[in-house]
Amino acid sequence: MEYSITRKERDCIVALRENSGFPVRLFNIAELLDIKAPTAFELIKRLESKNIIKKTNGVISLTPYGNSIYSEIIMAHRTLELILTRSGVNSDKACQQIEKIDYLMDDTSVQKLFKSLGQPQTCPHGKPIKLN
Amino acid sequence: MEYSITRKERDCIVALRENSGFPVRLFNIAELLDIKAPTAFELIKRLESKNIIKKTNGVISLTPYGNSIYSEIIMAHRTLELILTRSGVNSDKACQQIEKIDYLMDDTSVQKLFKSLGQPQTCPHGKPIKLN
DNA sequence: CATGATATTAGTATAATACTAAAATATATA
DNA sequence: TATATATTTTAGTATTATACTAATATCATG
Repeated sequence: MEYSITRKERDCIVALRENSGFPVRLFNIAELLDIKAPTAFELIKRLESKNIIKKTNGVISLTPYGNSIYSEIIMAHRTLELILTRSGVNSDKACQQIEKIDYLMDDTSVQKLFKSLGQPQTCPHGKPIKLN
Repeated sequence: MEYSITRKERDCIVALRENSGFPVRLFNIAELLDIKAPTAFELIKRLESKNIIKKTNGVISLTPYGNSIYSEIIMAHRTLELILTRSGVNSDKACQQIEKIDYLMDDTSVQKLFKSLGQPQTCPHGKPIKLN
């Protein structure tokens, strides 16, 4: 898929998808990411120009491209998380650690990693690893 | 050890240590990192102010603190590299992939990872994993 | 001491992050 | 509908990391 995003962009993508239970607006993102509205505005503008999110009547959502990026991030996240927790790293710690790097991983490598783990169905929290 | 560095700082630390066969000066770093002298100058200034490197008559070297950071980076690098290559990722690819994240890893997690791999003596390239 | 090598300063630029204050726009309610 | 409230956007500023060119300074050596 070949994407290149920043840490805050990653957090925004994840927040959007993990709060899809309600219509997410700019001020929600500001709250969720703990930043002020103008900062959120900038971030959103950047993600829009990259075609990762779109705004419809002020409601922000991931584009198909954005969703595919989310899937890769979360696949990387859970795969790595599993490796760390299996090694004895506490799961909160693992999560904290992994969110610093999950969006930097190459998908091909993650896929191989995933296969070598025996294609587990769930991560340590019980959430499905494979999405889409 | 708790360090926080940037990607270019990481590259500089690694380059310094991996070219310790000769006295490394500013212009060597510029060459090694493929940046112009003034950019190298800035980078070096920053690393000096963080107490990671020191300059003695124009010759740049890692401080003890810098060396300890290098050890953690390389420990993380080789451990992760081993995990990737064992999963079937080509070793050049693995290296490329891992240098994007090795300096972001928490040492405690890396230690656990390392132990769970059976404390291997060498990485895929045959270099020792444990330093110091 | 002059020349060439090396380092430094000055000035500029960009991207990502972040803020405050103010203005504009939308929405809701009296 | 008018006003109040909520939300978004603009304008202006700041910081950190990265990077450059051009110019100047410093150092070492022949």
